[in-house]
Parts: sequence; C-alpha cells; structure tokens
Amino acid sequence: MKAGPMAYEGGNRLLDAIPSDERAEVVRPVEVVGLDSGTVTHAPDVAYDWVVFPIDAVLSVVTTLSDGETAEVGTVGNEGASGAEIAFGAPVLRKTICQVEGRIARMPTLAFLDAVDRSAGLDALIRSTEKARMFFVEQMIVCNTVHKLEQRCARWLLLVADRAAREEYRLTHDFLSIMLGVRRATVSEAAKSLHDAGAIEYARGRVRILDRAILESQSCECYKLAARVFDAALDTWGVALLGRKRRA
Amino acid sequence: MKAGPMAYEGGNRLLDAIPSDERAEVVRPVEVVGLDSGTVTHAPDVAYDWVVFPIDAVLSVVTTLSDGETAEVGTVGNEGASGAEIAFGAPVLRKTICQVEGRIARMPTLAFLDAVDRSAGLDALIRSTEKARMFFVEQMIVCNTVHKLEQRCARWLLLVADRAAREEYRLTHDFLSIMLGVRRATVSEAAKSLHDAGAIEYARGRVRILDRAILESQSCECYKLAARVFDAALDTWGVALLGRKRRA
DNA sequence: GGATTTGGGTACGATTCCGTACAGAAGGGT
DNA sequence: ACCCTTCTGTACGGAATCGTACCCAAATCC
Repeated sequence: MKAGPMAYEGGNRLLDAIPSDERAEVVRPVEVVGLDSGTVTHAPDVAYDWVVFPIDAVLSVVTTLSDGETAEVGTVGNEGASGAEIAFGAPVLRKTICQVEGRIARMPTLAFLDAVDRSAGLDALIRSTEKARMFFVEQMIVCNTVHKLEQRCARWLLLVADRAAREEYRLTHDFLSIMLGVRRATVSEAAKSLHDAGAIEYARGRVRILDRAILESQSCECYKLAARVFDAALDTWGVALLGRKRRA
Repeated sequence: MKAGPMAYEGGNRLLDAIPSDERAEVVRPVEVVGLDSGTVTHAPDVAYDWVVFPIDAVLSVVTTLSDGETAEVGTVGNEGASGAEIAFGAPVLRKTICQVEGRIARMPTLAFLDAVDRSAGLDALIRSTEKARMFFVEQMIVCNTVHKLEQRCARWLLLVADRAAREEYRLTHDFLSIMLGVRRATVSEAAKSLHDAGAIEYARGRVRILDRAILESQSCECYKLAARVFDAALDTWGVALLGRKRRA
C-alpha cells in the first residue's frame, strides 16, 4: 500500500453521486492513495490538511473512555467522507483510524472548501450523507443496547463488507471486540456461531462472507435499515437538498 | 399548559446565542407555547410547519424497533432545535415527542429558512449544535454499551434537568425504562440506589434532584463530557463557524 | 367513597456477557 | 528449523440484567 498518489477514477459513492456537470471540476484536485490498517486519518487537536473519501478502505471513528477502553462510535466508507468539518471551521472531536486497509480519495481542505462553494451538488451530498450518518449512529445506540452480540456482529461484518466493496477483508477478533465494545472471547463465540451456521469463514485475522443471505438472517434489522438510508442519502435526499440550495 | 402563544423573551440557548445585532430580526416570527408530555412534535412522513426551540420543555427523539420496542436515540432541550432539517428539504426520519412538559419557542418553517439565509449567526449555530448532537449521540453508543445502568440513569437525570432548567420534573420509572432501553424493574432498582445515596427523591411520576454533586459522582463521565460539548457548541464553535460563513 | 387505573417494590430462575486464565495453532523473523 | 509473537478456542465463577409475575399504595374517575 505504498504506491504513490494516483488520479481519481471513481469508487467513492459520494463523489460519484455529484451531478455529472459538476463532478469533473470537483474531482480535479482529488488524489488516490493507499491506507494501511491502523493509520490515523484525523484526531482532535491536530491540524489536518485533507478531507478523505474512502474507496475500498474503511475508517472507524473511535473514542477512548477515561478508563482507557477504546470503542467504535462510527464507520466511514465509500458512502461518505471524513474530515469535512475541518473545512467549515468546526473542531475535530474524534479520532478516526483506518479499520480495513484499502484506497482512499482525498482532497486538500482548501480545495474542498472551494468545491463546496462552487458545487451545489457536493454541498447537498455532504449534508445528506451527514444526516444519514446521524440516523445510523442513533440506530447504533439502540442496537448496542438491546440486540444480541451475534446479531450485532453479523450487522457489523455486512456493513463493513459493503464499505470495503469486497466479501473478504483483514480483521481479528480482537479488533472486532473493540469495535463492538465486548470481550475478545465473546466475539470468538459469536464468530464461531456464525461460522457454524455457514455464514462466514475466518482464519488468523481474515474474514470472508460465504453466504450473505444467512448472515443477514442472523443480523438484526439494523443492517438493512442502515443500508437503505445510506442509499437514499446518495440518491433522493441529495436531489431534495439540491433543490433547496439552488433556490437560495 | 393551554395558554395561547406568547412572545419570545429568551430561554432557548441557541436563539440567545445569536449575535445581538441579528437576534431581534431572527426572533421576530418566534412564538412561545406550552407542550404537554407525550405530544408529538415531528414524525416521519408527516408535513410539519414549525421548527422548534425548547425553552424548558424537553423533547426525545425515539425509534421503534420491528418487535415494537421503543427506545430513545436523542434528547433536544434548550441547547438546540428540532425540525431544522425540514427547512433544508431533508426528510424527517425520527419521531420526536415531548418528554418533559414545558414551554417551547417555535418558528414557521419558511420563516426559519429565511432567517438562516439572513443570519450568519443562526446558520452557524444550527451547524454547531448539530455537530454537538452528533458527538453526544456517538457517546451514547459507547455509554449504553459499557456503562452500568445506575451510571446511565444518573447521567440521564442530570442532562434532562439541565435541559428542563429545573431540578424537579415529571417522570415515571416506566418512561425512563424506555429511554434507557431496559426493564422498568431495573430502573426502579437503580433509582432506589440513587435515592439511598441521597442523590434524588421521587414519588409517583415525579423526580427531584436533591444533591447534584452526589448524582454526578454516581453518573458516568458522559454527563460532564456532553455538558461541556454543548456549552462549547454554543460558544466558541459558533464563533469559528461564523468566521467561515462571513468569509464566504 | 368505592372502583379502577397508575406507579412503584420485590422476587426468582434464566440468560447474556464479564474477567481472567490457559493452551494450542498458525505465521513471521532470524 | 526454531523461537516468538499473534490469533483463536475454551473454561469457570460471577455480575448485570432479563422476563415475568404478584402485591401494595396512591391517584383518579364516576
């Protein structure tokens, strides 16, 4: 993953949803780079120069509690962007790290700011995906409170697979236990159960989804709900917000 | 709570944080009305004409899972606004109900839209409080996953008291159990524990905070963290975002 | 003022997940 | 080939919370 920057040729659903008459202009300052798992893309109290649009890398927004425990509070993949708040002058409040290695598109903060001013489509899509992310994060509150770990585990694997745009990716039980806020041993048990059901296989830091239908049936409703909302945000909401913006 | 609309004379921290040279103009179309507990202010697939700015009423954003269970995914009080997305053309995705009775300020959607265009301060504050709400909702994911019920209970009581701007308010264990996503009986036990510690007293649908210091000590870190972030959103962030807006 | 509804206390077995611990297996480095 | 680190399987007692149920007291209704 150490190849030099390359030109952007699609792959981030937010950028690709920009109306075609604006897209080329917006995308001009974008470059594509690889990201290794564990790389920090944003963190509080540090200046950052890039707004990030994942392609097949998956980022996790995490928080560390006062007792030192770390847990995931959000996921960003090819459906969205990370670091847009920098451009608006808002502080970065959470640490964001690369969860699944892969490629990201990125744009200098100042170029992004300029692009939002010029492109009503980009502005609308940033707002609508941010709203979808809010919906998703809200759903996670309830999901983590009332759903069984095995369901949440299935939900997580599916959502990350969608964002990583592949059915197999690197992931250890240990890492997943941090993401789900439970013990590593508990994840191992849930993973074994999903494996025995024929939904997944895994070995030494690598998962593969064998049967999406089975995995979806083991997951809670939150997976399909989230998937639908992100799709809608990139489709119809964007249009609605665009209408508003153009009228202004 | 059935008195007719009255003029707005302050009480919503977001409106009151608007720079004084813009505030009078923004606040002109605002009226104040009372709201009873249980009143629905917004819901999906229904047209709404008002953007709501709570004064001493507290609203809860809730969701209903497919099994019929209802749970809270957010709280809106005097630090923010509800329904602003309507004005931007985005869909209402969650049901919002009045949790603690009290007064709200409200503005017709069209007037709000106009005010956002005219007032850089209002625009910046809407963005910054929305960002604070995101931070808070993210925190709740972790809080609900790893913190003990008694801590979460204390956290909830404190945050709602801040929003309701009083130390006593109507609340049944049953309602609180829905908010926290647990059994009513579990809430009763946690409440008794907080009562025995001298932090609160309660009787038949009414809670009173007797000793904030004790209650804070029983609560998790999430309370103070959230309180600080909401304060910051209404103070320094607003200024930062304002700078950005004015430069544009 | 008697009946009905609502809010709260408590109990008991069941379940999920925790904390901790240890052992085996698969890769990586030298 | 060997060691060492990383990753996963599994076990055991304990804590938190669940589902359900029943009782009592206070408020409300007629």
